[in-house]
Amino acid sequence: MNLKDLSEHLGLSQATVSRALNGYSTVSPKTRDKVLAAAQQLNYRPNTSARRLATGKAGAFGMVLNQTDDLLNDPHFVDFLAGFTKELAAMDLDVVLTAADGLGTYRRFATTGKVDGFVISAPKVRDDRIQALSEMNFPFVVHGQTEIQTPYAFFDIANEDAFFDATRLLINLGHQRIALINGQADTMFARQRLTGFQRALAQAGLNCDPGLILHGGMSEDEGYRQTQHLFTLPQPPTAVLCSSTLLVLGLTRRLRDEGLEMGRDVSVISHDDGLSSMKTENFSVPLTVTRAPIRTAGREIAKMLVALSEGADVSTLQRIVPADLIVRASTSAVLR
Amino acid sequence: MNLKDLSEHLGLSQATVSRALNGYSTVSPKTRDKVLAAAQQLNYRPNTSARRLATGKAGAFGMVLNQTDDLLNDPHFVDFLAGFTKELAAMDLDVVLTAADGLGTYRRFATTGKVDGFVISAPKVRDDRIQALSEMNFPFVVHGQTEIQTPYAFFDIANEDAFFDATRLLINLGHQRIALINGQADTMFARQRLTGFQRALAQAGLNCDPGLILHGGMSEDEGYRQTQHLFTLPQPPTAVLCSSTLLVLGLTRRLRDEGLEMGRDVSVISHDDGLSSMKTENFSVPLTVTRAPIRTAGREIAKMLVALSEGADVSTLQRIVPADLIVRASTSAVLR
DNA sequence: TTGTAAGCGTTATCAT
DNA sequence: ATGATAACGCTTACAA
Repeated sequence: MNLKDLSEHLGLSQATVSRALNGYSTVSPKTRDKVLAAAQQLNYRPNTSARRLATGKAGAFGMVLNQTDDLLNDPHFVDFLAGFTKELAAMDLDVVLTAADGLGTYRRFATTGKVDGFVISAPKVRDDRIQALSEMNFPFVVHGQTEIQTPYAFFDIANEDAFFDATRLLINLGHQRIALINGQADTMFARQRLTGFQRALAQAGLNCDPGLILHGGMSEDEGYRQTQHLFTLPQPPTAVLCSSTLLVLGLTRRLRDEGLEMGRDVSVISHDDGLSSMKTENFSVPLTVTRAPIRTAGREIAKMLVALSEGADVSTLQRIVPADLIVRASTSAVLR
Repeated sequence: MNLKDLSEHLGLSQATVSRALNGYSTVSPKTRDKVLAAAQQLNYRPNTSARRLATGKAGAFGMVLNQTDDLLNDPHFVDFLAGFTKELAAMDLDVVLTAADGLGTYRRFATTGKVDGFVISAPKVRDDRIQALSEMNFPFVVHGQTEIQTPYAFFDIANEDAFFDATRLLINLGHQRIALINGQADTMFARQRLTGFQRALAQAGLNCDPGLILHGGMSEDEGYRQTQHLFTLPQPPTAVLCSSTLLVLGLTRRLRDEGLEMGRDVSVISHDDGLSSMKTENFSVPLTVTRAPIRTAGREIAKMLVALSEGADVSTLQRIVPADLIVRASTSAVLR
């Protein structure tokens, strides 16, 4: 059942039927109702490829999963995707996923018209995808920011402020040796958080021990290893800042092996993306966190992408939202 | 730059250029090289929608994320997707994602030609998606199985055997009160695992206490709650079987609160999907598991879907792979 | 308000 | 081995 069949069945032209179906005002209410009813009854669905070919729009947004970074290994991704996909599905738009390791895939997807835009996840400090897409003049919105100066659409959380505030809280509790277990050093969010951390130390006149700053992957394992390392130092920290609740899982395990109690012997603050499978308020020692739900990011970025593909100006599509600092039991005054 | 431009540039017909590009044998080597070179140099890419319209194939496979089940909340999903997407990307096929809550989305996607097939995840015991898609005669492969009798393509792990073996191991270690913390009761894998569990108990002549069989979501929280419940029973279990390592996370936390040591006071076995963000061999007490990497499932299902859409017979596309029982430190002889 | 007809960019069928 | 030309199913000027 295609448009031709339907229009013949109705004794109308394809044009009229098409207009009726797409809600054009120039079609009489009477025939529109007739068309809609027939379409419904005969279970007519317009062919997607044909429509795309005619309109020049893909009706889909892309996400390319980089094999080399750990986006694909990251449970956070599921939560992002949940927000992103739901929002687009509500507008009858799809998300298309592919795996790749270079810029080629972006180019191919853009030039073959498979998608109307991309979301760029986990950007590096200087991310070549942004340069490439900008040059191609292809719509994209970045989840995060970079140090690149060309204007682009982005949605980011105030990472620097969040970690500034968190560090300041620890300092106010009397902590002087604070460790930071951060993400990979070349990712922008890790850079931002480090900056916030250092700014707070500097402001308090505290010296920043480079040995207490750790970069790496954000997994349970890694959290365990990093914590083990920190507490074999001659002067271990009295507080730890984590970039991920996944790291906290491993940290918790290691602290227990060390016989240390979180929230008493060691204060801990983590960033919390609000993962649905890991609720920090229910941890045995409820966790003090900087919180910003990643699902929201997915939703907002979907909206921005739609706006962008409809011609909105990039300068109106740059958002930074704050993270909440939620104080719970894992932070306390330093023991003396 | 489209086919017309390219063919004019070359002084050839569109037909010849198209044939050359698609590797048809009927085109002379000389012109084929010329065409390929020009395409490369002028950076020509065929338009996806046009190609799809002409061929009638979508070049993509779909996955619809059900809002009501917890697929979208499940970190396992990321690992599945990693295998699935990578395998398809290697064949230049895409995966398109959408969110929905009913059968309507499947129907719409199938009839509008957005995808060439679906993967059905987390099937229920009697899953209406399978009925619907079968009736539509639309390609799909199920990740798991159901009790539905109509033939369909599926990839599953030997859940029943795995939990039979695991239970048998515990029984051989002298355990008589064994608890099962399972997934939702209406999912097929939970049903299969329960059957394996009960079969092993029956075979050993042990009575099966219904109070030790728990169904629910598979999260850290839930694991904590369920474990708490089990150890407030008048006669708590001496061993616990878990359907997910996520549950074990919460179980571990609760056992610690109870002052019980895993692998000594309580034996634990879990199914392990081989999540990249959670390595059971590195747990503080390395975990005894039934192991079957979910990533492999993603890869295999991708291949099956391609075969299916190319006309392979459903009866040749039904695979059940075993899970390994890997014994580590979390299981030991029962204390007396 | 409706119809005619020209695209959209491919692939596929038939000739040559 | 190559070229015309007709699909593919829809949207959208342009006419009426």
